[in-house]
Order: sequence, then C-alpha cells, then structure tokens
Amino acid sequence: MTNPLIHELFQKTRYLSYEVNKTLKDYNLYSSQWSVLNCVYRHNEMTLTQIWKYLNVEAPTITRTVNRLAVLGWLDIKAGKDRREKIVRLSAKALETFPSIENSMNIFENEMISDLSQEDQQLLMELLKKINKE
Amino acid sequence: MTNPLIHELFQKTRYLSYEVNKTLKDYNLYSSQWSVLNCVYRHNEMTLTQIWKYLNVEAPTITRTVNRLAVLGWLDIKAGKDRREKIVRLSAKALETFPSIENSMNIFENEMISDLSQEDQQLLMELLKKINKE
DNA sequence: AACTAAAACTTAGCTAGTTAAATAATTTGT
DNA sequence: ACAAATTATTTAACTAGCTAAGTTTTAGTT
Repeated sequence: MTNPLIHELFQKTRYLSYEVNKTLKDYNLYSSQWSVLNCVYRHNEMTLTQIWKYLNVEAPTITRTVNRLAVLGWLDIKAGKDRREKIVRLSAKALETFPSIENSMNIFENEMISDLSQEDQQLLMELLKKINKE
Repeated sequence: MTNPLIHELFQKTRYLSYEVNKTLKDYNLYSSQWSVLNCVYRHNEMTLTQIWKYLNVEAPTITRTVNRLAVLGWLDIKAGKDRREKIVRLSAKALETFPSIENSMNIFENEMISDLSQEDQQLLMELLKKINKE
C-alpha cells in the first residue's frame, strides 16, 4: 500500500498468520481452523451463522472450514430445531486435545507480544480500533 | 485467536483488505495486484525476486500475480542480462492510469486513518514493529 | 391457505497466501 | 574444465478470503 502504516499492518498480519500456522502444524491445524475451534469451544455450541458473524467472515468460508473440521474429526454437526440451521460442537477427541493446543497458542502469542508492556498492549488495541472509515 | 490483540489485528486487516478491494474495483484491480504495481512503479523496474522480497511474500505468489498483471496489460516483462531473471515494468497504459489510482488510494487511506493524529500514527507504527518473535 | 419475503446454508468460481518439488541458468570449488 | 551447489522462476496442490447465485425452510402478509 501507499501508506506505510497500512503496509506495516498487512506485513505484520501475514507474518503472524505464517507463524501461527507453524505453531499449529504439530496438531495438523491451520490458523483459520483454530479460530473456528476456539470460538466454538468458548460458546460450547454455535450455529454456522453465529460463527461467521463472530469471526467477521462470509458464510461460505465457514461452511467450508466447518465441513473440513467435521471430516477431520474435530467437530460434530447436528441439525437444529430450525431445520435450516446446523449446530456445531467440539468432538470428544477435540475436547481432549484442546487444552494442549490452547497452551501452545498461549505460549506463542505471549512470545509474539513479549516486547509490548501492558500499557503498550492497551494502547495498541485502542489505536487499532481507531482505524475505520468515517 | 485467543489473544484479543492478535484477534483485533486479524479482524482489522481483513476489513482493510475488503475495503481496499472495493476502492480498486473501479480499476478492475485487487489489493495484491495494486501492491505489486505500486512497488514496481516506485522502483521503476524490478526482478520478480526483488518484488517478493520487498513485499515479504513467497516467490510463487509473485509469479502468478505478475503474470496476471501482464495478461491484463498492466505490466511489461522482459528478460534480464542474467537469463534466469525476469524484469518487470509498468506498461504505457498503466503509467497513464497510475496517478488516478494512486489518488483514489490516497483518499481512501487517509479516510481510514482519519481518526488517528500524527502522533497516533507514529505510535501505532512503533507498536506494530514491536510485534515479533523474540 | 397461499404467496412472498427472508434466513440459513451451499455451490461454483475468483484472488491470494502457503509448501514442496521441478527446471534452467549461473556460480563456486576442485 | 567440470561437477556440485546456488539462484530465479515455475508448477501443482493445499487453505482461506471473497462474490454471485442456488436450495430449503421458516416467517410474514394478505
């Protein structure tokens, strides 16, 4: 991008996603798959629509990722009372492995922001939230 | 991601890239194509290796994007003295259109960071640069 | 009750990032 | 001078964003 700030933001995110994928490789997971697992875990169960709204991506992205995670045995899918919707939960195997992955991710993320003090983090968060179309 | 800061970073970048694509739609360009055009323009001419090292992506990404841009008439490709390398320049048509795209992008980027003061921008840049593996 | 609109999800097809492995040209080392 | 290593680029195959257009089910309107 022309603006150095926006350029840096894109660079850093690419770098982060690259490093996250390396961390998750031990579990045969990709960063986007982890995002889905993590938010489903925290909500206990979610419909596809809840997932894509939460993660701020489009519906087809989640359809695909959730199906892959189901095939790989990480997620269980069941029909809702409303027969249009699908309800997603972590499988028994996923629940068992989850704490270990979470731990690896915590270590990784703490390493990534180890140069940022508590105030730095707070500040960075506020500054990021200011990026927006008027 | 587990960490809210990293989560926010990913969200914001997705949002930015989405908005950049909307801005560039008038020119039938995608944000990554613009990144390539912009850096080639600023360097006058570049080899593929110079481009991917500058943009911090892998070689195959640039091979593909540059070829597409050549087919679309934005880039001219010629062989270098070293016959392994390819040298890339903006086409006459691209040079003609460039200022107008650049202008649209400047307006867009300024809108995006309009809530950030000069110091905010400086600070944000410094904080972003602190994100790194130790 | 029947027609229409909306919601949840899917399918297909595009760009763009990645890795792994291949090819061709140039450098290096002996 | 020749074999081996390195460098530049490419190809194929994977994940992951997106849009546009489809199906099925539910909700709303008349």
